[in-house]
Amino acid sequence: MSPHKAPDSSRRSDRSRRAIYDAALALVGEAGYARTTIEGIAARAGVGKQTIYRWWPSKAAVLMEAFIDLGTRAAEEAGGGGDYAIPDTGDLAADLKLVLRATVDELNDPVTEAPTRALAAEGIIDPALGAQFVEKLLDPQMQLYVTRLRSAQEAGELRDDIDPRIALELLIAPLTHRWLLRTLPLTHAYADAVVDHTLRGLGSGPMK
Amino acid sequence: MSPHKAPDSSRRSDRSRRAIYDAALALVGEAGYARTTIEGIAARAGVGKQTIYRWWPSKAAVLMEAFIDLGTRAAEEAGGGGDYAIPDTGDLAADLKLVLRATVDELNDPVTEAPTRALAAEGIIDPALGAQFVEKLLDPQMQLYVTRLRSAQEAGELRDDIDPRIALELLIAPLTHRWLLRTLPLTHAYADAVVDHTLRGLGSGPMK
Amino acid sequence: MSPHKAPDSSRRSDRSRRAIYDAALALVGEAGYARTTIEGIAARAGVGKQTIYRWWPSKAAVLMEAFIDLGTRAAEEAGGGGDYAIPDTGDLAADLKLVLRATVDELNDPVTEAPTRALAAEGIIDPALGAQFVEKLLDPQMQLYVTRLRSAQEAGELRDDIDPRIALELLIAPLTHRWLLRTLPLTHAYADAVVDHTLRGLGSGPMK
Amino acid sequence: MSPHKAPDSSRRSDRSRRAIYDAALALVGEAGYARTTIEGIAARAGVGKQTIYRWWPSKAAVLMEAFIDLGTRAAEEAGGGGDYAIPDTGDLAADLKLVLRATVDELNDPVTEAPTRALAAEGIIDPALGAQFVEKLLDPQMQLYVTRLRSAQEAGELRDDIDPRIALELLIAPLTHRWLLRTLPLTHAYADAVVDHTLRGLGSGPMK
DNA sequence: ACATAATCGAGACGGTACGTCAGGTCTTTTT
DNA sequence: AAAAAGACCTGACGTACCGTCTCGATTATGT
Repeated sequence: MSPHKAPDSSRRSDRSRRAIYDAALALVGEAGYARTTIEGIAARAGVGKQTIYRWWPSKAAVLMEAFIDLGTRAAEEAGGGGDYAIPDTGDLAADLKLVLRATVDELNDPVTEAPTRALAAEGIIDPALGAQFVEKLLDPQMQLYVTRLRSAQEAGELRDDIDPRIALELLIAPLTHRWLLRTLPLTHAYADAVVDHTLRGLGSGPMK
Repeated sequence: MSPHKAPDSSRRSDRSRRAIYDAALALVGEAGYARTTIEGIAARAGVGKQTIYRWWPSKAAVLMEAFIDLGTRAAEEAGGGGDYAIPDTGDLAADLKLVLRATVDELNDPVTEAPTRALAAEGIIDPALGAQFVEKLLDPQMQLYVTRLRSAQEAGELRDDIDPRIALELLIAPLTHRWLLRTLPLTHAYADAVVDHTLRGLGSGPMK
Repeated sequence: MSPHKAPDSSRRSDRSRRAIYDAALALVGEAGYARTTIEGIAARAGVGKQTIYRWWPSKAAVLMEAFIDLGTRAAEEAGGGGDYAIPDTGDLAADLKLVLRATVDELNDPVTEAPTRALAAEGIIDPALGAQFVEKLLDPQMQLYVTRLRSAQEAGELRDDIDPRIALELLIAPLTHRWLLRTLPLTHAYADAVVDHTLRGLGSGPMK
Repeated sequence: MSPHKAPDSSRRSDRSRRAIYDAALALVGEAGYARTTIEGIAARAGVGKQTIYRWWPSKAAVLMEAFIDLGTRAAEEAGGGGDYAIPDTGDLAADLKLVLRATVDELNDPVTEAPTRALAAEGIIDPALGAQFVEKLLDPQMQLYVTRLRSAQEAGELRDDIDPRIALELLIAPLTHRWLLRTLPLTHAYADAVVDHTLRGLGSGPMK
């Protein structure tokens, strides 16, 4: 049925795959996503164009994989197989501030900024890519929050009548909002303010 | 200062400008931003390519202006000079729910979705364009919120120790977050939940 | 040495080359040289523009090659490997009239006129192209004359103290002069007159 | 009937006409004919494009007029209204050599070469322009030859049975041939050789 | 160990769009 | 009324990449 023979991935050249990842990330960092071309990646990686077209459907897909691979390798280097989790010291506000500050630092990291923005932008337009972006890069992080928030609910630190996934959005969304729209600088102070205000509530009067 | 001598805008053809706006919006709606080309816009508008290059620096800039113009014209038609403002019934929660629901509807409007996403995506990558996007399209809306929130502070509905601009972000960011990332459906119920949780606070215990 | 890396001519598509020749000659014949464009040739040949730019430096170069190829193919078809030569009947005047009349017919041929004029004109302005024009299209013909004239010198039909190349110019130049400048019609009678006058001399008295 | 209003030439600006001539000649000299544009001429002359389009049908026509004007002005400066004529010393060969050498020098003059070649080339392709070229620039010169040759016939220096116009072509064509085709250098020696050989004849035997 | 088949590097190919240049027409303002 | 200025539509320029395709020249098993 399919006109395309599926390539045999067991024969795939690892050298080429790696070289393509490196070239893609380097070019996006140097020239920006728009000025990065498949032809350029191939040339830089010392690879035939077809080798890229054989394994990826689009420039965005290449960059996505390269970026995920980057994260995976970084994780392997740092923690030798360790899991990440949000600390649970019993003080929810303090724990959240810690991770949100880390998120702020990550978003402000000039090295990862270009590819992250490129992928986010592409994902906004292309739903399939966006889903992949969320699934591969965002969800794992999100899950950590959900876990911590659920434990907070059990400890009575967090209202029972709230879906942890919504709570999580209320905390994270303001940060991504500032980062994406560049309305105001994204600082640790802002992260702290978000945690405080969100937990405490904006309303002044007593609300049940 | 500029290497290019600025064209004389007093001689500019209004017919062409309008036709370019229309063509740009139509094409983005029909084929998507990526498949919309300057050449295509020119052809559809019955205009020379140079007329586009003379007045705009990029495809995104054309679309941006077209979109702003669309909003302006729509506003002129609807309210004959009327100002928009968030209602102030004395019930802050209800008022906010009203406008956030309207925002939800606007974001879900299939007509404006394609160009809005395109501009947002482009703005994420290009800071200059992003600034324009924020300034021309977002800020006016934002200002309405700030006004209403400040009045709420005066009325004792809102804590005094909070910057209205931050409050505004806590309310709006979750909506744009869902819209951009398509994590979960963007509904009126969600808008209501955001208002309730944000005003009331996530924390269960008493906080100073 | 060259800033452009030379393409690999062993991978060159013969189908495209032929199609380009045909399209170029057809368009020059139909619309004239000035109205013939590279874009038009590519479209007519069903070929990408880049395929032309890859192998030729200019429109004139394309036409030149197409024209040379035309001659080559015509020659191959006609005489299956035969050499052309000016006949040597012993009567120099008669032999020259024969070939000059043939030249007249060739110049008057409406099929080849447009491209020939175009190439001549281009060669007048561009020395490199002119050299190619002379070398590829004129010199072979000229050489035939030189051979015949030298044999005439040996046979005592032609003065010894004259360079055959100059003699050749005296015979041919008047024809090309009329053809290029269109001063007066180019006829067999004129060819005959040129031969007679040139051989006999214009002077009436005896000259040393 | 005519859709174009004929412009009123009595109101024509002489300043502009002159400036256009100067600009055209300068640009052709500096950049070559192909790289000279109407827009460029207008800009250099400080003139609106329409002023050129109003009075000339083509770039070639502008250059032609400019060139003719150049010749006219040069002539007026040099000989204050004097006629040019080929000297008639009684020695036809010597007289012809004199003028042919002058022609050689003129053709070799680097200042006039670019425009002359440009006009010649254009005239080869465009019959109307070619006719003008011949009529305005060549014929006057030619007429001088015809006069001198006719006088030579009367003096018995030149055969009676030859049309002076043909004789003229036999003398001049070899020079233009070399100049146009750049086959061999165009020298005084060549001019002399042409005169000698043409008058004396190429044939070695006695011909009636 | 070797045949054999897929992958690889390279890059020519038919295309599309780019951003620029100039052509020739038209309109506005100045002289 | 002609001229300077220059915006406009048109169309070609030469370039950059697209995604497909064909080439040898390596691999990398599976007999």
